[in-house]
Amino acid sequence: MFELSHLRCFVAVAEELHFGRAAARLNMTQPPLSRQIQLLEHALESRLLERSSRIVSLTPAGRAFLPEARRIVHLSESAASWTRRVWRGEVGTLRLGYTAASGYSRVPALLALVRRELPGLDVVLREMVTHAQLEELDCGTIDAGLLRALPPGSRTASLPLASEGLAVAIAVGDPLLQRASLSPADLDGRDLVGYSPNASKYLFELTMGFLDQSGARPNLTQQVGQIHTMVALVAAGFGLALVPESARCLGMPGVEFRRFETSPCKPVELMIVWLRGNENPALTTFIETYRGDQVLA
Amino acid sequence: MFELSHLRCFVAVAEELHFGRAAARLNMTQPPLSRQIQLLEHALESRLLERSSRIVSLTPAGRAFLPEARRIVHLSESAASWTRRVWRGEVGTLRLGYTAASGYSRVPALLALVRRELPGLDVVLREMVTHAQLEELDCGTIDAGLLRALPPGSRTASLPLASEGLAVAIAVGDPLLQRASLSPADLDGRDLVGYSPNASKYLFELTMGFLDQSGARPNLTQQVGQIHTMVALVAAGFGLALVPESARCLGMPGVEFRRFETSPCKPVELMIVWLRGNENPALTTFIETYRGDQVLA
DNA sequence: GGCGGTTACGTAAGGCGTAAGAATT
DNA sequence: AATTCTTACGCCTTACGTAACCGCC
Repeated sequence: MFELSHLRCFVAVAEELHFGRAAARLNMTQPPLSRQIQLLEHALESRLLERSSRIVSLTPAGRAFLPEARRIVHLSESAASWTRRVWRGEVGTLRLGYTAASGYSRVPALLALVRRELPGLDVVLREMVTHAQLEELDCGTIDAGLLRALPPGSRTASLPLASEGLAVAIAVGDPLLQRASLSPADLDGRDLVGYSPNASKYLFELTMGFLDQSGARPNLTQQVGQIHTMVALVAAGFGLALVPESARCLGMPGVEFRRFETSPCKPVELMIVWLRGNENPALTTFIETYRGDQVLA
Repeated sequence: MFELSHLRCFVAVAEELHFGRAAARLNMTQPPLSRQIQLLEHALESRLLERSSRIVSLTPAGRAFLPEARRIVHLSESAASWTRRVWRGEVGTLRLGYTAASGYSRVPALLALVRRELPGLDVVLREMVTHAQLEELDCGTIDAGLLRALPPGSRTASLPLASEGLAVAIAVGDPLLQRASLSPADLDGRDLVGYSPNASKYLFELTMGFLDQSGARPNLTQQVGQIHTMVALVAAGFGLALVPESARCLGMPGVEFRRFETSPCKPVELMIVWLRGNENPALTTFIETYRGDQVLA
């Protein structure tokens, strides 16, 4: 069977209609070029070129084969360059898991970054709770997750995505909103919507730690897993809530947010997490681009 | 740069996901297959396969390259078989010149033959007068012509296409049509539409020869170049005409045809003519198919 | 006689197969 | 220990370049 090099030889001769010039274009001498054409003709059981001593012309079979040969050569070159770009991570697919909370805070900025710096990347977004993201990271269904709790073990790597303070979500009309400044003690005796220790382990532990440390004594009521649910409960009059500041972005009517004047609380972290073993080049370029952008910002 | 053999190796390994089985499929041993894949990866500056000692899997770059590799291999195979068929003359283009006269007598049968026996052949038909056909044969613009006069010289070859007698075209109402049998002497003194010695040299000479030989003495009037013009003139009352029998096929109203009872006239020949040097395989298969069909008929 | 394609031949590169190696289960 | 991919090495095919050849303007 013939090879791509034969096709390149044939295309050159067919275009030049002159073995000498074609050979020069191919950076070789005429004799081996003649031989390559003969081998190609033998492989195709067809005469492609008519050589009448002074003039070279295409036979009907050669005319039929030429556009095919061109297409094959061109296709192989474009396939090669495309594959190189996939390997370098310039084009490809990045499957990203994200929590509902990150959806309204950081995801839009990340997508904008990808669109600006890595326009060849397709980002497939899937909203998932943290533990689902960890599972899918593990089995390779997503390339990276946006989550709060860094899982144990060294199989994962991570990069900080956001760090924010805790705010108090307060229903409009609540006299607390009239206060000039807020302190943890202001929560004493008030209803406080709490986090589920299962579905929202990170925020559960962080808020509980904050309450312990600050000595506030609110009256814990519901246990919910997602921040937008929590803010909705505040709007519905179920009490106050401790939420990351970015909850403002939800724009929930009937709820306002206040920070503590002197806040000893740990910041709420959000990070990009991925498996170290993940060989998707799109992930690597994404991470590097994000890291580079962070340095600049 | 990589070659088609590398692509075949890669496709086999990517489909089997096992070097040993892929090598067996390719009728080779594993080690050179490994090496070919490495060379391909080197040429593409990309890792296409992940070999984790017990399991072989595609990288994103490999997944991107696989369909391209398949396409290229498939294209090269189909291009090869297509070219072989063009070379054998099973597919291709046959440019055929024909005279108006052959258009209503033999061309339909020829086209039917091609459609039946050589369905891959495109026949490009062009109606042309004889001398134009000879010119275009010479410069290669048509592959074969259907004409009456065999040109001199050995650069052409030919095959008989039709051989028919002369008939007399007679306008309806002419008392000649009442006669039981017709002899050349019946033309004596009658108007006869004649052929142009330039535009229709062959029929001019043939009919003149016939008149000389038979001793008929008609009154020659017009000189026309084409048979349908001639028959139209007969219908319009310009006299009688000597035409090939196939002129009946014209179905011109107001004209009927009669043969001579005892006709010493030479048959009117129609032949397929082509240049011996013509290398269009479509012409060769066409001629051979026609010749074979003639033997059968 | 010169231009242009082909054939002949020596050298070098590359592919294949066998054998040995390395890594994982 | 067995399976599977990789490396090492010898052999052979094949491509290249130089030189000689043939055919035609």
